[in-house]
Amino acid sequence: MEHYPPILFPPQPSSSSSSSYSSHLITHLPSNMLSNNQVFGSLPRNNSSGLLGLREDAKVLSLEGHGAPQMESFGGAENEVNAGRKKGEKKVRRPRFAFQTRSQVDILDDGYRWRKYGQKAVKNNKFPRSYYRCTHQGCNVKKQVQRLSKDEGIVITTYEGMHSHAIQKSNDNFEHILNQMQIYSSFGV
DNA sequence: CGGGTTTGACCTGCGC
DNA sequence: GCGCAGGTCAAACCCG
Repeated sequence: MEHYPPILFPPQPSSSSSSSYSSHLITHLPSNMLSNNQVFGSLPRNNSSGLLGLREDAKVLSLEGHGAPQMESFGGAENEVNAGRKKGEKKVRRPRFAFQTRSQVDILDDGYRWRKYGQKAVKNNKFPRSYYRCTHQGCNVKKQVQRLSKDEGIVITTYEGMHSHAIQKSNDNFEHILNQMQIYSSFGV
């Protein structure tokens, strides 16, 4: 892996995501992401634009090699969370983060335990998107996993929310991933 | 038997 | 208002 040319997420021809791409790169990945994961709450907020038709800011960095993720920051990506929503209650929005990985497997072993709660076909993509929730009690972190139809080797993993607990199993793999991201992030800024 | 997955139905937001 | 697409629910199912 000599260099990792940053690439933009390919704009989808879908009509719903024709907005401009304004985005931020994460300039550093706190190592405490492995332990207390406060990083998910510390992103800058910005306007949002489309990523694969989602309401998210996205700039994608590309890393070659299996398991090597691209960090993708959703600058102000605030998605809607309607947990226990009541009529008239304000929607809570939380930042989302996506990793683009070139991998044969969809699921990155990030050390947390996830339970799949849904799968949906996505427009303009022949691969379905899978929805996962952290199984830890009281932790409602979610993630979405989707493979690019344009490049079957690329998997987008979108994290949503902050883990409120420690990692539940060995995170060697994810630590490796994070290390790569830290290296890589120095390119972005 | 407990925990995770599958999958169709349902809900909601958004664009036309 | 309607239809579409994304997101979630939950019952049935599967597996260790």
